[in-house]
Amino acid sequence: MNTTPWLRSHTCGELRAEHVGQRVVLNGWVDARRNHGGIFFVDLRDRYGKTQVTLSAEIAETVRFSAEWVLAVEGTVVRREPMNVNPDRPTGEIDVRAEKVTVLSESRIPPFEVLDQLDTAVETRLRHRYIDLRRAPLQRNLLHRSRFISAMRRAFEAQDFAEVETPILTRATPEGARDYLVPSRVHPGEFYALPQSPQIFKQLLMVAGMDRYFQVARCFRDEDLRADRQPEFTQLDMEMSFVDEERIFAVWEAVLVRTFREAMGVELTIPFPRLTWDECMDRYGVDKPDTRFGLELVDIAAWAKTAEFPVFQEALASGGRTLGLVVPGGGELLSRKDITALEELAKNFGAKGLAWWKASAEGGAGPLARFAAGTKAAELMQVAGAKEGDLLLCAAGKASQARRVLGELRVHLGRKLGLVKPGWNLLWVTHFPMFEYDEEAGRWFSAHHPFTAPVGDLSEIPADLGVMRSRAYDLVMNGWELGSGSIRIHRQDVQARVFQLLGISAEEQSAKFGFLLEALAHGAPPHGGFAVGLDRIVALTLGLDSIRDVVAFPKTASASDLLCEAPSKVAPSQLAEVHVALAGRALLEAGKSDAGTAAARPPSP
RNA sequence: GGGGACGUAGCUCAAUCGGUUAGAGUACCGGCCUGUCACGCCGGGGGUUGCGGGUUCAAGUCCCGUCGUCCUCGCCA
Repeated sequence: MNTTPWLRSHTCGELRAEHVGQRVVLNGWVDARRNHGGIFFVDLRDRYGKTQVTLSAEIAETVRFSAEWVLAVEGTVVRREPMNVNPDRPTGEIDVRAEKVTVLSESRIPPFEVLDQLDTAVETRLRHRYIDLRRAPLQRNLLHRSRFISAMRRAFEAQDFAEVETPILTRATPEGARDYLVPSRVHPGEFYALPQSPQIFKQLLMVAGMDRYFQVARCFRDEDLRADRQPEFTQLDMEMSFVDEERIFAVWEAVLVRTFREAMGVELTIPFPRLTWDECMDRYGVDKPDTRFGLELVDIAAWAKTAEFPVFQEALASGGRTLGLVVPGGGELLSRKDITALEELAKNFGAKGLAWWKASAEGGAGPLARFAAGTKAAELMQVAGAKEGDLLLCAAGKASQARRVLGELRVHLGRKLGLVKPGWNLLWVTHFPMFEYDEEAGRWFSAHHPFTAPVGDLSEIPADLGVMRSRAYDLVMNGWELGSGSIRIHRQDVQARVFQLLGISAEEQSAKFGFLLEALAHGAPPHGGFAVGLDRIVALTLGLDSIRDVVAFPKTASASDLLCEAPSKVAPSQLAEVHVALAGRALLEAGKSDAGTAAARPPSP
């Protein structure tokens, strides 16, 4: 027996011709209304779809409702006349002829319309996110995300991985991103930090013999945001013992094949290509190449070393590189204005300028033309692999700089010229540099993190730490970094040596990482792991540029939550409880708002 | 932290060189209409031009500051 008479018998997405004649109850939101006097149409919407409800004039008189009100409609499924069928909707062959309409909930006039195509400002949409999320595209995004994560869980479980939760309140990390801090009430003057990732805990789980761990883990980093970065984000994190790189790649390839198949019906080809970091940088200029198109970088040093172009000569003399990018047919395809825009783009990425040449045996055109006269023209075309009419873009300078500029131009041109072929191009980038030099700090830092194992043993340390390679790897898809990981250091002596190379003293080591070093001294298995940015992979597989569209309640570029207005000021008593006092700008702001409250208060009698 | 764009009705936008009562579409409300499906037609209500200050006879428009949103460089082991 149905004791609640208005409860739905079907959803708004499931009624078909086969249901004709049945008495049904639908629950949902009022979408569009069309009043024709003698007959009244309402589209009733829920997560599953929209169904057209018809109200006779008599029934319509018994009830009043407006956009986004929540209704229960009791009625009969009727077949539409052939001429009235709406082929654009799954429910378009039927109507529900209402016999009784109950208002379950009223609604204010909505701040914006619930339309699939909407051009309302992000700010307004975030402020009323619960309305925005009613829209079919966002519901589709969240459902896709749910299916995606669910398939990944099944894939890990099928390979004996155990899901383990790790703390959200943890210890501040000395290196890496800025931490979000949480003051302790019980320990005056001390703070927890929110985890940037479960890195250390998952290594401890390996020492603990968990063998295969995974987790859908929330991570927090207090850094400036972008369309593809939120202050809190989700990783599919994993770690496993007694492995090398290939074992880990094999696990992830199996996981991703299954996930793409179950969540998207896409068959991925495995194994994914492997590319060392050095080869990747040589060919694409970036460590996350979009391999859906060619346009690879070329080295033009063979030409430049005898060309009388001072900029190139200097670059080569000081150990730098002279690199080029050949745009096939670019001499025709790209206007002078386009090239000016490319020059601007190059400057944006730190280039002093952009040398270019419209390739021609006759000498061509552009800033490089006067250095490519006579036999030097044919020579340059040969060295760069350019044909008559191609456009050659060149950058010279430090390897990192020249690569970056051309790498960014490559991606820009690939899109602009429509060279990007549709598809899911996944690849592993391996052998990252072990260390990076920070000019400002004047010291070496770990390129990945300080627990990453080096390639080879540490019996010989090169004079230039920059040439050392690590067992870190990234997974890249269509020009996005999906995730990263590494084989870890599992020997205490190796870990201590790496800390030493980083200039971290023995005292500092034990103060900051003592517990990890101690764990490594208690029988740590060789282990390694990987983590994928879930927000990114979900956004990417939906063809979206912004991860905001796959996060239910995202924050703005200034890390504000416009819906609940976080962060917010708290009462002085609450601050006192956690032993925190405001200082600097925060104190001034608080003073201003106090003064404001005092002024607004009525004068005391 | 730096650079750029934007902020006018609930929403999306317009408003000439600084000049009369700040307009349109849509949403909302009322009326008409029995087959629409973003229905149509007629009518109506709706404004602190983000906020504060300045210049001017006069500011949505010009200047300064500030707040917010978006993009971007730095940053994000």
